[in-house]
Parts: sequence; structure tokens; C-alpha cells
Amino acid sequence: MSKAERTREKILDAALELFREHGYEATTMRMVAEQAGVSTGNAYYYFASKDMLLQAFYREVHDAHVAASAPVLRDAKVFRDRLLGVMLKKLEVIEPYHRFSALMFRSAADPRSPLNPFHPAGDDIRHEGEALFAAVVDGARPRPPKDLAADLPALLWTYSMGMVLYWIHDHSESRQQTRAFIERTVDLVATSVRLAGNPLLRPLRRKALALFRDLAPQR
Amino acid sequence: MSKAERTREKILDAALELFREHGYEATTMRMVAEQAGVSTGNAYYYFASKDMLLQAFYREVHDAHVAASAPVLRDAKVFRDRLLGVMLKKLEVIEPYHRFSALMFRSAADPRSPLNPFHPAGDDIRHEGEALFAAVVDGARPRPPKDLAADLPALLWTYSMGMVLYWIHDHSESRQQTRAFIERTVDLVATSVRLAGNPLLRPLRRKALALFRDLAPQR
DNA sequence: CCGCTTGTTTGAACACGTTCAAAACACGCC
DNA sequence: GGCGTGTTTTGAACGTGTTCAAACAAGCGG
Repeated sequence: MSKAERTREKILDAALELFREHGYEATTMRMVAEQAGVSTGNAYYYFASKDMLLQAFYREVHDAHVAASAPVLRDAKVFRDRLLGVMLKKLEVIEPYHRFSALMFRSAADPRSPLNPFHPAGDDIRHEGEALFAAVVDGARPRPPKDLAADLPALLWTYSMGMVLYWIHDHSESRQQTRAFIERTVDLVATSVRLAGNPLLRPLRRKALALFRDLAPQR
Repeated sequence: MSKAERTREKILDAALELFREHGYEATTMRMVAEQAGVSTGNAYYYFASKDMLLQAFYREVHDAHVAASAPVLRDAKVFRDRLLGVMLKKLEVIEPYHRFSALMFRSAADPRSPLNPFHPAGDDIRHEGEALFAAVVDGARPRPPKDLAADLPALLWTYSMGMVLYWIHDHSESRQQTRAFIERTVDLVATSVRLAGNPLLRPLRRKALALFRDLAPQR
């Protein structure tokens, strides 16, 4: 591990600790630098901006989520159970960061943020997210309709972002509201996926899917 | 018109002009003050923050949209046509501000922003938006199912926010993409509303509506 | 050991949004 | 006109994220 890598690590660790303790806004770059035993300029040598520190955090959370989801994806067979399990794991993983994750999601709506679902530069982060939901879909028995299955990962990822948005504003005791949100919306999603196979709904489903494909910007 | 009101106006005008010309970020409070022929501190006497100037702008845009929608709501009868007309008017009204509206929407996802749909303090702005869509629904013949009609305004307002989000990232020639987005999603929405009356879909519809009501934070 | 290049690190400086004590003003009242 | 009180207005000052020229360190070929 080179000196540079160690310095980078020191800065990131300091930042995450301070974020957890004081929240994102209240943590200044000078604080981060001091905690890491480094100059402010040096922090900028490794992270182009304060937001980049946030992104590094996002990566860590995602990895933790993937790891936590592994058992669910191994054991659960039915689509609904797989989705429910993965969503609840996400909730678990992000819970410790409730205080400051708000800011992370704020940036997700910013056109210039790579976290933004519409942003071309944020491909890796989004793709990794979609990959997880692809695993949810792929392992599900019975299989959802094929055309739907193709777009389902992207749709589910968007859905999970919606869950996070809800969670951010949830100040209920031990986040019951979000738990309820997940349980009920997962059922709704699962029902929709099941119903989407119905012939009566074929035109609507095809319209919706075509729309999603045609209009999705840069993919 | 008192002196204070004139000063306030001067500052707001200066801000909107500079926003249009240079965008939101590039416009500094010092520039606004100078353009208005006033001190920086004075700008803060009338507007608590730079964001508040943005909100004032938002109000102006909304008023313009309501005015532009009036003929549509007078003439069109079918739900689909009313919705389509109002959405296209919105597109027209916001078009001149494409360069800097991105920032406005970014703040809409910020939990602390009153523009945020989940935020309790942003009630007036949201309610005014919903009121417009209530007019879209109320005047429609044939009428949509009653229980759906109750929640439609809120749903449609959320939908229109989605359109704006899409528009922000649309850099196509004369915003064709967003135009296509509107035309196709309006059809999709109209179809969904029509289908929602079908008995087969009643359980799903009731589930979805109950969810929307139960989980909508602070309303 | 010396120069050279390349990769790190520093800390002062910049422009920004925002605050605040104090100054300037407006206006009713004696 | 002068006083007093509340409203406007000022501009210096604060702390922020960020930049940058310059200093330093680390390897490397001679």
C-alpha cells in the first residue's frame, strides 16, 4: 500500500467519521483535513470536491448492500420475496446514515451529479445498482414475462431510489413508515408484474415499455 | 406602492434578469445587489436567502402557467386533451428558463427545500400546483371514477414534476424529446385512468390509492 | 552524490453566501 | 423645527468550498 493510497484512505476515513457524527453540511473540508492530519489543499488533491467524498461513501454503502443481499438471493425463490428481502436489506444498510443521507439524495436530482439517474457520467454507479436488481429478477421462479424482465432491473432501481427518497423524510420511530412503504409497495410491484402478463393489459404494458425504452436518455 | 415594495421589486427583477442571462449558480448575490443599485445586505433584508429569490421566480412561472392554461381548460372537454394542453403549456412557459431551471429542480429534491413535494413547509406552492390539475380533472367529461378523481390532482402534479425533471436533461433540438415524452405519457396516463375503471383492476387500483393516501407524509 | 522528473503537500488567497452592528432615513408628535 | 421610534440600508466581517503557485519528497539515471 503506497503512501498516496494511505493518505487517500486517511482522508476518506476522516470524512466518513465526521459525516456520521455531524452530518454532511456541518462537516467542513478544514475539519476533514485536520482530522486526517493533512492540509486542506491535500484533501483536494485526492478528492476533487466535497461531493466526491460523498460518492466514495455511496460506493461503500452499495458494496455493503450487495453483500447483505447475497443470502436473500440465494434462498428466496419467489419474485416478491426476493425483492422484499433486498429492499429491507437496503433499509438496514443505510439506516446508520439517516442523518446525513438526505444530502446525498439531494445531489441525485442535480443534473450535474453522477448519482442522477438521467446523467450519462453516472453510468457505473447506476449500472451496479441495476445489476443487483437484475439478480433479483433473474433468479425468480416463476419468471416474469420476458420483455418486461429486460427492463425490470432499471425500473426496480428507480423504484429503490424512490424508497430512499421516502426514507429520507421519514422521522417515525425506528423508521416504521418506510418499512410499511416497502412492504406495501413491494406487494404492489409484484402484483403489477404478475398482472402485466394478462392479455387485457398487453397494449398498456407494451406502450409503457416502449416509452421507457425510447425516452430513456443516453443508455 | 411604498418605497420598500419598490426596492423589493428592483431586487427581484435584477435577480430574474441575471438568472436568465447567466444562470443561477453564476449569478452572485453581489451581482444582484449591484444590478439593483443596492447593497448586498439590503438584498438579504428582503430575501432571506438566494433560494428565496428562486422561489419568487417559481411563483411567477406558476402564475404564467395558470394564465396560459385558462383557454385550454375552457375549450377542451376530454380528460386526455385537457391534460395534454396543460402539460404543453407548461413546457412553453418554462422553456425560456431551460438554462437555469436545473438548479431549481435540484433543490426540489432537497428535504429542506419548500419545493420538495414531501416537505411540510412547501404546502402553498404544492397546493397551487395541485389546484391546477384539480381543474383539469374536474372539468373533464366523461368524469373519471370518483375515488380516483380525489387523488388524481396530487398524482398529476407529481407527474408534471417528473416531466420537468426529464425536460431539464433534454438537450434535443427545440426540446422535441420532452414534447414526445409529454405526448406519449399523457396517452399512457389517460389510458391508465380509463382502464382503472375496469372491474378486473379494482383490487390493484384500491391498493395503490390506499397506499398513496396512507403513506403520503404530512398532508 | 548530483541533477531531473514526477508525484505529493502546503497554506495563503479567492469568491461566494450570509450576518450584523451601526448608520441613515421616514414620519408622526410636540 | 426638533425629538423619538421604527423601518431601511449599508458595508465590513465571518466561515465556507475551492484554487494555485510554490515548496517538498521520492525515486532514478548518470
